[in-house]
Formats: sequence, structure tokens, C-alpha cells
Amino acid sequence: MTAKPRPTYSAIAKSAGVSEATVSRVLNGDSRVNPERTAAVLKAVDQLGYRKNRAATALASGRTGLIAVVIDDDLSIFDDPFWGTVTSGISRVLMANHLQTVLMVTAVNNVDGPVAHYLESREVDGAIFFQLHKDAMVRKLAKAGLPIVITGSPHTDADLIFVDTDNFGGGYAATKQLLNRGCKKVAIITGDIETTAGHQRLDGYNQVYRELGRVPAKSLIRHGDYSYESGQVQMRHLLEENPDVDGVFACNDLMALGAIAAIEESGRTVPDDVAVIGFDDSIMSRTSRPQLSTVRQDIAALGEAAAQLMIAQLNGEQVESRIMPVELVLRESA
Amino acid sequence: MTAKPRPTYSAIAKSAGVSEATVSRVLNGDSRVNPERTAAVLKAVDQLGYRKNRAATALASGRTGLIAVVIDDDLSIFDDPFWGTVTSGISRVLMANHLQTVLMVTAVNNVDGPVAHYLESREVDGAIFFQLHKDAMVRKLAKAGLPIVITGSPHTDADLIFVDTDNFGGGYAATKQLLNRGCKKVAIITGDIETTAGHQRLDGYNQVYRELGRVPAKSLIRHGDYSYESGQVQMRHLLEENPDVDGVFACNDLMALGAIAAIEESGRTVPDDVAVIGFDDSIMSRTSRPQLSTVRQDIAALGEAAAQLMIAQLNGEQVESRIMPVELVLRESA
DNA sequence: CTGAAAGCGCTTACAG
DNA sequence: CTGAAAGCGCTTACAG
Repeated sequence: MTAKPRPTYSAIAKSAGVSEATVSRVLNGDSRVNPERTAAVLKAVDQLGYRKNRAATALASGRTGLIAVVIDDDLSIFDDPFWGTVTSGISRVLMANHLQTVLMVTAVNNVDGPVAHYLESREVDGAIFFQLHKDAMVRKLAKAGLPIVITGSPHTDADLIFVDTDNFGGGYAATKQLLNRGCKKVAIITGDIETTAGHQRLDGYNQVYRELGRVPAKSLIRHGDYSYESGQVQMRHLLEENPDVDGVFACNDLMALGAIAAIEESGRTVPDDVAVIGFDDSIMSRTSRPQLSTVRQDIAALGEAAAQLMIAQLNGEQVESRIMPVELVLRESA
Repeated sequence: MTAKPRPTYSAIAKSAGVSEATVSRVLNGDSRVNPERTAAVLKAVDQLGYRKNRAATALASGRTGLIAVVIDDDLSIFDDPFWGTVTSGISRVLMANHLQTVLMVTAVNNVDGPVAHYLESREVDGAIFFQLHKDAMVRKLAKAGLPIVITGSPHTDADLIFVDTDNFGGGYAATKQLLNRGCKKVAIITGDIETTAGHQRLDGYNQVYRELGRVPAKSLIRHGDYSYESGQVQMRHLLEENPDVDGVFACNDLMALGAIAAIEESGRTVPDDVAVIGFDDSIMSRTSRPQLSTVRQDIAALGEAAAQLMIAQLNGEQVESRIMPVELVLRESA
């Protein structure tokens, strides 16, 4: 319980025979310090087991060494492993750069709420946001000069920095694959198209038709909400209105599984009667029967990229948003 | 980009006509301050839009307002929504108590690694650990006086504070249910029994047999590793060695699904020939066919409890470990 | 390249 | 109940 008196600059300065200012310079990588003195300081640091006091550094320098990861309450991280994976990718990269990850699970809609205040107070050096429905708060913070990265494309093309999966490319590849394997009538069950991801996947689907000089019938486009149930319900509608539908791109794996259930309950088989492709390459895509063909995104890499863009910003570098590639994974359902 | 000069104690003190010490007392809830002065300070705080500088507070008080959540690298949070859910429960409660959550995804085995140093350096006020295989580091930190809570039972019964699901009770209830529904020969596919959770679920299974004055045949106890594949493989072994097995408690939902696959590929049906119960009540338990009967644990509540125990410790209260109740959810598989 | 000194914005004995 | 003052452990112009 009795804490050993932790060494401070004063102890190191004494031990190394230099001033505290020099200790500070060495520890902050100031290259102008005389090599011998640098060595002496480093040796003292090592011998004394010195460790910087982050609070003192923060107070004096104005930098906290903390990056917030803000997750909207609505996002049900509760059932979705997606966010956890992104976050661990972020954390890994941040830690390697001596930054800590502050997790905030909260309502992000309030431009004037506690989170906004916290971030404005500069209690963190930057903030990484997860896909948001409303980006008013983020834009305000960005305008105030807080380094920001968004995971997922923002709605407005403000000059916000973001990283995202190639949703358009994924939707395109999935749809194309269905046509390539011989499907004549390919439908889509979209996710929440209020989100950019949902919208972009649909755009990819439409693009395939466009390149063929065709336009998909309205009845082939059904809107789900990423839930299993919505996949099942929308598939039933599809089969009713288009008994000859023979290919479906469901915008996530969960809906794809719901769709498969609906297809099988109608007496049809997958993929022979109707081929199905999902999106995410979640565990379920491997455990389901038939195994699901799907669009794989490297989620951890998405988080790592977000962290890297943050670090680049902190270093004052000019940064650009990044779109991460996807990969079509073919299993049994298509 | 030009930051407006943020107000400090000096501005509030001036505006309220009191000393900075009094401002500090009011803001820290010191009840001895004269009510009128308190009101004056609060008014000034409000008018000036004052917000405390956490770094300064930390430096002066020694308290950082930060709680670390340490997640072992091995735990594949990558595919498991469990940890994300626990973490969001923790974060919610911590935020409500003006504490921030610092996420550390890292290797926890090293008693002398960077994480240990970070935590020892008191850059956080406390640490919440997730289920660990080796608790040497945690014990060391606890001995050094760092407030600690563990999510999941520790291996040694050191006096570490922890919160855990009632794994024993869950295993007991699942096994009991299988017998109650008429199963004569109930097997178990365990999870990693190097973990306490895995071990306790098995203990619950054994206890049911014990109360019946019976001992399960060795061949009825198969060890999986929580993966779908292990559930499938172990179930095949079970069916081979015990063709008349008619009930299986799989220690998580994923293995239960693997087991169902093996049962069906053998030409048997679930639950008529073999009833199956899983553990977790994950999404998959609802999306699978047949829908899975399982043991539900309130994962977010687990995180909330962990945070509450941490806060109690910070308040100097005497705290005791908590075991959270589980609930048997019966669907189609048993 | 280096040091003395002021300062970052709070908290907390110490007196009264 | 309140204030003056010292101090928390760093960083950073300013001189030299």
C-alpha cells in the first residue's frame, strides 16, 4: 500500500548531472541534445525505473495522449461483433504509438450533450467516431480543430476524414457473381439505407444492371433492416411477387440467413433454385447450412486504418480518407 | 482554430467573489461551504461554461478519472460479441459516474510488460480485467493497491474481487432440463476447461448426476474448445461411442450448433432423437433451425456490475464479488 | 546545445 | 467556513 516514491525529473536530472529541461528534451526526442548527456539521461531513466507522469505532461503540454472512440448507443454493439473488432484494431495501433483509447458508448445525436462537451474540452487529443446517422456534432468538433476520423462514410461530403469498407464494390461484386453463375433475375434485400453503407451496397447492385443496359424491376428491390427477421420477411415478399427470382444479394449475412429460411420454407432449395450472397463473412456464414457465400471485409484492418489516419493527423500530416478493399468469398449458397 | 480562452478557477473565483480554494471545494462537493457562496460559484460556472481540466485535476489530486478495461489478446474478441457487450455495460456505468473507460487490448501474461507498467504508474485509478488464464500480473497489481475487478472467476481463490455469470447454475439447469424432458443418457461437450467458466459448467453437469446418485460415463464427457467445429467433431465421437445418447449440453451455442449438424448428418433429428441445449443465448440461437434452447446470461449486466464494484472500491467501500443469475431459455432443440 | 524560471490548472494541508 | 500559499511533475519560450 505504501507507494515507493516515484522518481521525477528532479531525480533523473540529479543522477545524470543535467538540468530538468535537458531531461525533458531527451525524453521528447529533441535531437539537439549532446549525445553524451542524452546517454546519461537514458541511463538514469533506466536505473531509476522512471516513468513519465501522464497527467503532468498533459497539463504542461496540452496533449493528453488519449484518443476517444465514440460509439453511438443505437448501434447495437450488443449483438454485433463488428464494432468490437474495429475497436480492437484501433486500440492495437494506438497503443503501439503510445496513445490510449478512451471508449465512449453514448448517444451521439446531441450537439450540446456531455460527450460533445467532453471532447470540446480537449480531454482527448482526437476522436474516432463510428458510423453515424447525424454528423452535426462531428462537424462542429472538426471545425473547432479537433482531429477526427470517422469509421464509415459520412453522409455529407464535408471534408471529414473517414475510413470505410468498399461497400459499393462489394455490392457490385456480389451482384455480378450472381449473374455470372447464371441467375436471370437477381434481387436485393438492402440494409438500412439511411446509412451510407446500406446505400452504397445498393448502388453497387444497380451499377451491375446499368452496365448491362438494364434496370432492375422495382419489385426486386426490398428494404430490410439488417435483422434476420427482415431478411426472412422481405424474401417472402420477393418470392410472392417474383416467383422466378433466382438470385438474391442480401446486404448482410444475417438477412441472407433469413432469406434462405424463407426460400426453403417455400419448398425451393439454395443455391439451385435461388442463389444467395450475404455480406460480412461473419461466423454464421460458416456455420449455416448451406454455408453462405458472402462479401468479406477486413474489419480489424478498418480499425487499424482509422487509427493510422488519426496518428497522421496528430503529426500534422496531410491525410486522405481511405476505402478498404473487400473480397468475395464463395461457399455453398452461390 | 483559435481556441477561445477557456475559463479557469481564477475566472470563476473572480466572478463569484470567492477564493479559488472555495471554487475547488464547491466543485468537489465539500458540504461545509456556505450555501450562498456555493450558489454564486455554481452560477459563475454555468455562466462561463466552465469545465474542469482533467489533467490539472489529475496532477494535483493523484486521481486520473480513468479506469482501464484490459482485454487479453488471446480472447478472440474478434468473433465474439461477448466482450463488446460487457465493455459497453462497463462504459455506460462508468460514464454515469464521471469516469472514463480506457481500453487496452493486449497480452496480459507479462508481469513486467508495458501494460503492467502503465497500470503500476497509476495512470488509471483502477483496472477491470477480462477473464484471464494467468492472474500473476493482476495479483501483483492488486497487492500494490490498485483497485481491481475481474470479469470472470479467477483461478486461485485469492481475495480478488470479481463478477461472474453463474456458470455452475447454468450447467446444472441445462442438464437438469434434459433429464426432466425424459432424456436417459445426457452427455456434455465442454468448453475450454482451462477456464473457470468451462470448468464450472462441467461441475454443474456433474452435480445433477451426483444428486441422482449416478456417475456419468467417461465417454459422455467430451472436451471441445467453444468452436463450431469442435462441437461437431465431439458430437460425432459421442454418437459413435454412445449411439443411444439422447441429450447433450453443449457449453456454448456455437458448439451446440456444431453438435446439431453432427446429429442430423447421422440421420437423427433434434430434439426427438437427441435434445440439445447450448449456453449464451447468442443471436445464432434464434436464427438456427431448429432454434436452440440455451442458457441465457445477461452480459451487459455483468459489465455494469463490474463497473459498480469498481466505483464502490474507489469510494473506499468494502465490496464483495458477485455471481449473476442465468436463465434457461427453451426453444425448439430441447 | 543548455539552464533558470515561469507556467500549465487544479488540490490540499495549514491557519484562522 | 474560508483564504493564501505551496505543490503536483512536467514543458517551453527566453537567454545565452
